[in-house]
Amino acid sequence: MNGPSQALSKSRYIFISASQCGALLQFYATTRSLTNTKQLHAHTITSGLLMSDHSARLRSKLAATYAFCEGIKYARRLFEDLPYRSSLLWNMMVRVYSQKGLSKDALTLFVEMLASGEHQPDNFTFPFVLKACGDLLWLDMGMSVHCRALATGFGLDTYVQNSLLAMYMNCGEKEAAKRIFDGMVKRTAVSWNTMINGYFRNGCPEEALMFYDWMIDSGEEPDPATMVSVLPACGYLKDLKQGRCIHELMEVKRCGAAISVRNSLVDMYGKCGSLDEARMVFEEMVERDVVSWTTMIGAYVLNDDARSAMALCHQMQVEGVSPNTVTLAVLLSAAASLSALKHGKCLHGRVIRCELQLDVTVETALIDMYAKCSCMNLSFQVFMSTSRKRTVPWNAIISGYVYNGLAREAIELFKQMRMDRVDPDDATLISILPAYADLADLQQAKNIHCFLIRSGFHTRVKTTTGLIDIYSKCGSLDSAHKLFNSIPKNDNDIVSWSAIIAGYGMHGHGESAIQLFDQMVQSGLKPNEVTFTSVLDACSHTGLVDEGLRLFKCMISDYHMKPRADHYTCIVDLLSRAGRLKEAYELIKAMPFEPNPAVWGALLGGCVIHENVELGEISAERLFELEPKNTGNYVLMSKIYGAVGRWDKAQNVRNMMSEMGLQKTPGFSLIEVRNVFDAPKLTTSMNGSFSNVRQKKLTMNQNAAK
DNA sequence: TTAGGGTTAG
Repeated sequence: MNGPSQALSKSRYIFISASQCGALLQFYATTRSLTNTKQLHAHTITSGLLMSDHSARLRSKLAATYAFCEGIKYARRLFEDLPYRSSLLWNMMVRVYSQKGLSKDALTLFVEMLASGEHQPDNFTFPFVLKACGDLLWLDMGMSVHCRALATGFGLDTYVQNSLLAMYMNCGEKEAAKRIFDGMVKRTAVSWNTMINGYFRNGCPEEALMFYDWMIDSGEEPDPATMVSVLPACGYLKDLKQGRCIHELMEVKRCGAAISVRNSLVDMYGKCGSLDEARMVFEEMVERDVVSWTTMIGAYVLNDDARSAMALCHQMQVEGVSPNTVTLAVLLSAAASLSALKHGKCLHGRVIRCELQLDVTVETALIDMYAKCSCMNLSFQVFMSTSRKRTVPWNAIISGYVYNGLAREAIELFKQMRMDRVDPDDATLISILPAYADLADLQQAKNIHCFLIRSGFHTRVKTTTGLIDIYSKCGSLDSAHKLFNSIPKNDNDIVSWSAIIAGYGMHGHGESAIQLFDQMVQSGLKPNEVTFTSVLDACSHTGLVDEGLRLFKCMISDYHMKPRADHYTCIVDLLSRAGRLKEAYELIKAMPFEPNPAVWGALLGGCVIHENVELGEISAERLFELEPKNTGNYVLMSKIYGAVGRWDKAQNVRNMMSEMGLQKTPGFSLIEVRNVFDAPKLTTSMNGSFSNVRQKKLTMNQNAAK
């Protein structure tokens, strides 16, 4: 950047007085013209104006103009040399630092202001200082500024109070913000918007919507910022009804014309799964920016319509809008969710051509895409090419290893991350804890538990829930339950309940699991699909047939849920083990969607225990179609034939296997099969394999719920 | 001179 002395040669101010100079500076300040300010500054030096009697006033004006024009470096230099600094100039300097994101500098200057004793901070100073505290998440500093504002009589100023709301919300202190809000004599739309947005960002979308309703009821006029604050909460909660109401009101109040508001609307409809409405709003937009396009593309990706996403991306470029890093990250996540490696590689090529490979968003999306396509070598290669100083790429690679079932590798990387002094965050722990659960190693579980306590993460509900899962899988139910009890009652969420219920279930304590389930319902929490999987699984592990069936019915009639494949698997398993094979088969036939191999496998398992050839054949036939290469199914069917003495049929199954080119498993002869898989062992091994599959699903569902 | 707001990745 050229300084004032460089600008000298271009000087066009021949004869100019100090007052003319002041007027010009005011003009440059309003037009934010840094170059002109530098030129005029140079002129004041050469013309001797800065040596005159008015020099202090002129230097002060120059400093203010520089501050306005974002020439903060020059402003600071002049500011420091001034013999007297007006309160306005102090405020202006603090403001510029705060607004430019130089929060530490803003606070340092604020402290200097206090130390100089020249002026006391006023109703203009506090908002800038509080913004800086909020941006830095410096709660202690924010609180002492708050105290000072109260002590100096500015605590009831609307601007100061609104800034306090924002500062506390930024620092995650919802209750403190609420206390101030409750005590406000005069609330403006900004106060309401800050609360709505603050609750949403602090993980309380329901409260955000509540505040919005309260705002409307109290007669406060919503503005565009209200809309962009409340719509994400509707999208997050998939509350299409509320979203539509807001859309309607927006049209009535005419506060939805801004492009940012239209973008939020598209996003809300997309998140609520209403692609038609999202597209309608998108199509009706008079003006679209890259965010509009990216949001609409993201809506298609979210709703599993990758084809439309790609088509729209093409159209976007035809219309001359270039994708940005976020657009590419969205497209990469589409490739990841489809496991479309070829497409993902094309996108990678494009990233390189656009020279966007150094952007952390894109890097992370690439790592994730390769991991979801099961290409851990490429995923790792991209990871190694990043600077590895930020947390996010570490999270992506760790979760990639966990996703591919490589728990040990994930844990090694997690240890390396800590050695490299990269700070893990909530997402790192949510990714890594299931890896410890997979290991089911009590010593390792204790190690990670210690780490969580040392690093302060043990107070988070999600982390504790992860630990409950780990201790459960290690067979240490006592520790799991103690952890569960350590969660404050108000913070107990559906996921932590599901985890402890699953813990009891997987160790055959069905009664305790049901008891916990009832307790949970009594505490006012509504069970979700995952909770039902846990409790139904517990029933099938303990053989609680009637209870299981009761809960299954309750899920459908009382909670109006549509059972998923894993719920059917639990019930089929439950009935089949109890010998109620016909009922199990009837249930499969009544399923509203195509039964998956797990469901048929549960029936076949029951047929093995109860030596039922007829239903065994039906389920095996379906399984041979669905998973022709799964040797286990052939083994089980031949086991049934063997048990009833149908050696010829058993031989046929063996021949089928050979025709399929499947390798004979060691000992796959009927005589040997009997030895290897004698009945009790068989049941155990089946329990193991089915419960593993279910457990994985449970973990995945819980992660999705998180 | 002052306060609040949108899209993405784990």
